[in-house]
Amino acid sequence: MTSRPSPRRRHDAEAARADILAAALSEFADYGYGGARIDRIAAASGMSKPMIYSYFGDKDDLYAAALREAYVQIREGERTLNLSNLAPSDAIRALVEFTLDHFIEKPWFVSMLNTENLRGGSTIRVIADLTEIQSHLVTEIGVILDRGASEGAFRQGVDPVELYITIASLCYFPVANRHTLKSVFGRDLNDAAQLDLRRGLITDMVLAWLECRE
Amino acid sequence: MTSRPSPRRRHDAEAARADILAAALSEFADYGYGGARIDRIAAASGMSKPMIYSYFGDKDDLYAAALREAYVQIREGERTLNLSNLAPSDAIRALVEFTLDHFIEKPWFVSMLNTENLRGGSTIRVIADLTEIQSHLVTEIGVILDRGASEGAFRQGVDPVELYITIASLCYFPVANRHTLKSVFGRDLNDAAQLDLRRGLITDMVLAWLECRE
Amino acid sequence: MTSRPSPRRRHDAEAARADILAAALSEFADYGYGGARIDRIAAASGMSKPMIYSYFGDKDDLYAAALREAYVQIREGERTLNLSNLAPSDAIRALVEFTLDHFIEKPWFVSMLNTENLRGGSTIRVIADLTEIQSHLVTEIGVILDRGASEGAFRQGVDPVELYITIASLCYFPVANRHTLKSVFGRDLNDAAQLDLRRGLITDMVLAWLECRE
Amino acid sequence: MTSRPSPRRRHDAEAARADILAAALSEFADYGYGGARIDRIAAASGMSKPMIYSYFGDKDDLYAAALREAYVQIREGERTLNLSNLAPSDAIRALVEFTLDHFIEKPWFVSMLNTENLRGGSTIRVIADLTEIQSHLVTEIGVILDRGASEGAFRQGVDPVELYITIASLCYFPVANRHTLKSVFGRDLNDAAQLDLRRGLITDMVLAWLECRE
DNA sequence: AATGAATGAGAATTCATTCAT
DNA sequence: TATGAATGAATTCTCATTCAT
Repeated sequence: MTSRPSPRRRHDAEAARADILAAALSEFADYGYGGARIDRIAAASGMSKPMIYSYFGDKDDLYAAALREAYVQIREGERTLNLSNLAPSDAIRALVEFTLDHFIEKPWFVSMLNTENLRGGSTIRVIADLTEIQSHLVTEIGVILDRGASEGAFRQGVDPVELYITIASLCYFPVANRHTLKSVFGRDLNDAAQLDLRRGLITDMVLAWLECRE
Repeated sequence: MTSRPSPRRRHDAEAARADILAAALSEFADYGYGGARIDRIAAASGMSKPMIYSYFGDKDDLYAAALREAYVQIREGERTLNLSNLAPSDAIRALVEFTLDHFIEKPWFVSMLNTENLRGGSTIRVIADLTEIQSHLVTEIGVILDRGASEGAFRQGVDPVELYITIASLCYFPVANRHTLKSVFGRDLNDAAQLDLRRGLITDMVLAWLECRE
Repeated sequence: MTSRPSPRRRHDAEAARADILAAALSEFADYGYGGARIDRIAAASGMSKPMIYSYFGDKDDLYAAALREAYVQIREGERTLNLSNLAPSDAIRALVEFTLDHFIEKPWFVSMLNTENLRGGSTIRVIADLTEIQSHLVTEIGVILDRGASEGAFRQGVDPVELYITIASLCYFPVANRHTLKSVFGRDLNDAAQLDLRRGLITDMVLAWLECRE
Repeated sequence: MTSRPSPRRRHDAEAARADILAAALSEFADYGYGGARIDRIAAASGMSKPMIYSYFGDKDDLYAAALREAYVQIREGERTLNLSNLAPSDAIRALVEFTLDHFIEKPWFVSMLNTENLRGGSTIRVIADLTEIQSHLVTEIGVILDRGASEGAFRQGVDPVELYITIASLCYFPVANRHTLKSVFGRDLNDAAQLDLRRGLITDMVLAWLECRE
């Protein structure tokens, strides 16, 4: 009997971890923590359940890894924007558009925030290095605001964190609540026209707020 | 030992329903759908599990009732604002402040939105009378916008639904994500000063956007 | 406030018992002992559950009463046949036809036998007076057999109980198993032609067996 | 203390299925569908409840498998009779005796028929391949009848299905109703003499009916 | 006497987690 | 290392039965 090549060999450990993580992210995002099933993660990632436990620990640990991954992805995306190379208002526009688009295209980020806050943030408090992941973003926004202020485009004294929270607020709600908004108000972000409208509205609003003080 | 009042007759049917609903709202908000436990709802409401089933049907039905209740509460709050009696910008200010405060003080509303959207909105689609519950609010905002426009305070052509979504966006995010925001950016809406800051920021931003077009 | 006449007054105790018994018979026959629901019996009989308990005792007692009622009904039917007035072979024919028709028209008898035997006969052992209910039937069949034998129509020495069991066997199976017979062999006693066929077959067979010994 | 053999590996999958099926057949036969307990099936088969669910699905599915198994067993028994090798009347005699003995020795077949018909035959309608399981039997009986007719032993034109229903009728009733028969008429098939009597009676009756038409 | 309201004791079913190989 | 097989510990939901009025 010839030993058939183990299908697991296809993966080195790193790839296996990545597959599991992707499946877990999607599962937790789709079903929430309580609704997520290890079985489905195993099936989706092509790994056996014991492998998942051996790579990540228990369900909580896997969830923590997935949450961290969601943050890593969005911060990586923000980094590739190279905001520092743009004119201040273009940078802001780019950040707004990236944020909205990322929320829409990678819906697991929004869902994971949803889930984690439902759980009272008990997990994120424990992911030690997250603040570090963020700091680059805050710094970069700070630089843009300073530059904008010194060029006279923006008003003085805007806090980068407050600005980011504001942008995130405007982008997050229509995505996070797209199902209820559709049912209750009939608005649907899947409709391209409505999405464009909202994108424009948000950008205008943020820029107006940054500038609008003569 | 005083004979404790019989747990059965303590409730008339209406009060029993209300107690169960309150407990369910809190439970679903705290744990999400999957994490909610009928046992805990029974304990918190002082009813036995079978009574809950007899009053509301199964877990899904109870969840639907709780979700509906969350909407009813916020719409009732909005109604008592009597926005129509206020000057347009005061009305907007009042609506913003009410919205933010309601989100903070009745955190189950935000959590229920969270939960329902995690579930893909399958329940809200089925709550037949919700649109009706909303329509009053939209109408009232429309009246204010019209009045503001005709008085020259606001610009023309603002869609009441878009305005409401914008306000809700700005109020929702910092509350819904208060745990992650605290961990990631160190911002904490429980801190009264930060709350005031945000309340001011949101009001300014909304009014600026309504007015700011010379 | 005028006291409306209690709807229960409609029933004197005897009628109430009868209503409950009829509903119980139908329920146990339709669902078996384990599947029967006191709730449904209450609804079908128009009585409250506590009334049922007060009239009959617990589920077991009610079941025993229903089982007894099923036997009483069939024995009453047999009595009204007045077999003694008929010629022997006519009497047998009448008994066969009555038995088959009763099984078909009062399906609860067959179902109750089914159910009771599934339960190991634990209840019928306890219904004290049943043998008495039967004895009339056996005696009457004995008389017919004797008369038939002395007239030369039947052979000697047929045991009335064995004859009754034989007739019941032939009538019972196609009714008791009508659902499986339909699925497995495509035979359906609801079809009048097939019913007539079987009725004729059974009568022929029984009479042939009683006579056929030259 | 000797290390007991691990309960898990005791079974290979095939044996585990068989053990569960045997336990389920016995449980459903003894208690009916509603009275059957998964707990008891688990205990009797030496498997844990979750294993049962994993092998068979839910209670309905397990019941369907048990019902099917009951049919498979009796048809297998009939096949090993090799009726085709026997003289026509010997073949009929063998079929009658096998049927009665099978009903007595494998009481779950009768009970399962009982149960399934109580349930309205909803399950058997769904067991797709059952008709196929039967067809061999009907064909074989048809061959015997034809042979018997051409040899002059039997009369012409007997429908094999009707014959089988007749035989089954005569064998089924005394077994299916053994508890009520014992209580009501004092007849007990466990008594060997009474069993022999009945066996003889049934065989005589069937053969008389097949032949008796000069 | 009559019943709406209440529940204890279970039933089926699920799922994170761990063996045994 | 890798996994098919196994299960303890819940969890939802039900139902015969009994109060309290």
